[in-house]
Amino acid sequence: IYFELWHACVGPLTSLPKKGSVVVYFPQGHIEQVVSSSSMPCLEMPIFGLQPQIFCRVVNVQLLANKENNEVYTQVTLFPEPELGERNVEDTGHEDETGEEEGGEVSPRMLTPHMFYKTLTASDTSTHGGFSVPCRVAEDCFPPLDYTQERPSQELVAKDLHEVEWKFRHIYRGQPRRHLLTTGWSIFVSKKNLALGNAVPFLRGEDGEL
Amino acid sequence: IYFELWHACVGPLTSLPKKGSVVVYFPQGHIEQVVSSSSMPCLEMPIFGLQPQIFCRVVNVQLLANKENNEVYTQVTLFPEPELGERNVEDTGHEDETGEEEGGEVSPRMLTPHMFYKTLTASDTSTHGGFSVPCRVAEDCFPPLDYTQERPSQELVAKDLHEVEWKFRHIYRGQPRRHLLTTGWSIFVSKKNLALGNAVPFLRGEDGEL
DNA sequence: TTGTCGGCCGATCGCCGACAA
DNA sequence: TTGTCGGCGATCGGCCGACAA
Repeated sequence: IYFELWHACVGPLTSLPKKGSVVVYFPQGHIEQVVSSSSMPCLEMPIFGLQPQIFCRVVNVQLLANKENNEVYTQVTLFPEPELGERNVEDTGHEDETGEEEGGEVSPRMLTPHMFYKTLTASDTSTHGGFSVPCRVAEDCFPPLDYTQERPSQELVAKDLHEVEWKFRHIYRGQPRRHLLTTGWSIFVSKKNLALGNAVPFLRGEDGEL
Repeated sequence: IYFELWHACVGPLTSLPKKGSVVVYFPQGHIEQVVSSSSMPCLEMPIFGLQPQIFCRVVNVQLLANKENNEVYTQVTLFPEPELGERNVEDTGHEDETGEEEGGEVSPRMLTPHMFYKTLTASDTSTHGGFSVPCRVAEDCFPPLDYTQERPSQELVAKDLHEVEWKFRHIYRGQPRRHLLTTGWSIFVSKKNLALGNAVPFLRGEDGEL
């Protein structure tokens, strides 16, 4: 489920090169980023005598997340194979896949059938109440409730990108009836620094894991 | 007052080279730090064909503080003057002063007469109450209270390293009498993420600024 | 001198339907 | 279907002196 959750967090527009595929690596763009984010004042940017474009084999792709601010990112390990540069390929940008091989790109869309986003409302992020669960989320992602009861409820346990568990009370109540997350939601909002307009993905694995 | 406050935050063991003094710069140690903190995986560390030791003139020394986590640090600007390397000097480590010149080192001790630390107790950091002010802090750093009153109090305004103002209610009450910071203290604790055991410096400038 | 506690009061949290968009 | 609101208890924050270390 981690793979799908990672893609849910980066959003549907991001695609990644597959392990084993061939990409073009642009060292100058990479060095520019490192120098600008580094505290080291480099008046002249080092080039190391490198080619502006380097054909590489993707040795490894790791999907990672910042422990502190939950930013998602990738670590792509490349191995240079200059002999691949003989063929003419499309210029697709820094660390992007060349499209040279069939199936070189990973499409997360079709792998996430039980995933929905909700953009948080003022009521969702306020301390005054809980979270209004869109019915598609409740029906497709949450375990079914016992609707014979007056106000059916259950405890949900969900894992975030760091495998940390969060508990929520899921209840179906009100007039008209609606799904809500109550106890546990507000501490989740504050710990994750969620604000009005943020999008939160909900995702169920094949084994029912949230 | 900023200079003294910065030194109060780094602690009494830190000393800095003076602007205009001569230091020995060790590029390899610096590069090691930059590479290890950078996200760029460098299998071989670049040396740039530099000497292992470079004699430099200190062009500028800036005392800075991280806006987010309040970590204090220094930006030292060096200008290489290799001809100074002819003389034999003591090896004092990365970016450290050589001791070559009289007065090349800045000693903050004698410049901070009205400064005291307090290590925070459980009561200080708890939400249950305020902050117990050591009497030396109240007498040496705070403006005097009107002790003819039953429970004398005043509002204190103090500035942190970012020139941000914090307001505290300072009161002298209880049996036996003691100085306390009440209103304003708990939000300071939470915003600064203060915890049991952290040390907080209090400092009064010559003009009475806190 | 000062760290911790019980007492106490007010502010906020947080759960609940009632509406209405 | 679901966003916001008024209502109301329960919990917590935060000021006070009493004690004792």
